[in-house]
Amino acid sequence: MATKRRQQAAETEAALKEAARRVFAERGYLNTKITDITAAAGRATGSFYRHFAGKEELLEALLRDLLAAADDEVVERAGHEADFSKIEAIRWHVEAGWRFYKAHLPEMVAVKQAAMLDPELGRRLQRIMAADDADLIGHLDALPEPKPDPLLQISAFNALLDGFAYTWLVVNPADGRTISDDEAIDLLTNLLHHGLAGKP
Amino acid sequence: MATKRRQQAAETEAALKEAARRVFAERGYLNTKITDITAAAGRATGSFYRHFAGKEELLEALLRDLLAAADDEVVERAGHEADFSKIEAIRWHVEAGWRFYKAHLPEMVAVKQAAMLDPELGRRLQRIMAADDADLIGHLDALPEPKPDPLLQISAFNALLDGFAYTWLVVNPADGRTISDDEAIDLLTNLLHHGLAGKP
DNA sequence: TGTACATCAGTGAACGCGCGTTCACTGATGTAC
DNA sequence: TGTACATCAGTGAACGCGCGTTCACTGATGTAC
Repeated sequence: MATKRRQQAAETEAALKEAARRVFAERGYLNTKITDITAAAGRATGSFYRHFAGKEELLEALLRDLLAAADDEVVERAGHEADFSKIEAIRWHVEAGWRFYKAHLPEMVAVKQAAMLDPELGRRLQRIMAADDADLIGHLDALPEPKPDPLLQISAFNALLDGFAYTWLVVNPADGRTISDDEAIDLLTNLLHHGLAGKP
Repeated sequence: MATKRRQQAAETEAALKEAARRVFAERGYLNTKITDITAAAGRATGSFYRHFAGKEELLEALLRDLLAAADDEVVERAGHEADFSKIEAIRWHVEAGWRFYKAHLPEMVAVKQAAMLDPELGRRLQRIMAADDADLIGHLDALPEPKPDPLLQISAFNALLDGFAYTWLVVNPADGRTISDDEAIDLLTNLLHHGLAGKP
């Protein structure tokens, strides 16, 4: 059994990933050089390529880890109503989204940046992450008539959550301006609750 | 009078700007090389640096042009109500924002990308563009109690408009999925009208 | 108006820096007998 | 268990590509007299 070698390799790979998250959070994905990651992980430059073909592949690995972790949290997911005419259902999703974004900032920012530079990669990444869009769509059935295209509603939901989170968790904090989780969740919940249910 | 020389220089500068807009729209700001711009403008590489110190400065020049053009359109701006409890006022702003975004896609995308890579530049650019945030804030006075922080409301407004426009004018069209202006404006107007005015 | 010189926009080959990627080497771990 | 050989993770200097930036040069435009 070649166990010790494998273990060492696994440790290095984990160290590289963890270092990458830190460095991505500090200076963003696009501004991060391979050597920044290896240096932060305390390894030599060449070591990187034994584990990843490049920065993109590392990002995809990080996303797979992230989704695996998210699946573990799915246990508690059952506890929400599937009806977006009820404010509790909205709040549940807003809160879940907000906390997810906050807990995985490095990945979220990295994905956003990577998608900008390479639309093809962006589509691939989005496909990985968009598992719960289907869930969301189902929640719209109970909304009053007339119902707009659910796809549009969902993309508005996502655009708002995504943009607002990016503004208040990345951009503004760098400028010293912050917001409490409750403030953010309340505002978004309220906006979406009335906005989605309101008749034209 | 050194008029012919100046005129030629002005023409080249204009050609470079116009070429930059085209190329930015095609492959994005970050993916654009200096030589892409000069080639598209039909000039030699070195010509670029007679007019701009670099890509960033060109972008700032484009933004100044854009704002000058926007100021010209301000004439008709008088024709809207300053009260966000009225749906017409919301619609006016949504429509203005949507059409602006659409008319100036290259600049909008470029700003988004540039801001991601260089937060400092991002803040500078945002300061240039955020002239009408003050206008928006004034519109919130008439909303029913309790009023959340207007700054938060505005940033939600902007996040939604910005994110939705980016999704449906840049990302999805590349994938063949489009949306009509009316659909977009209706959806956003309705969402914001009820969302902003709705009591918790 | 004409001539000689100065200026300046434009040119594109050459330079050089930054950084991703490679590769010969080391030493520890694993395997064969 | 011991020895000789094989494998493989890790190392970091060196390589080389891409691209931003420079610069000596050209020819047209402007100025002086």
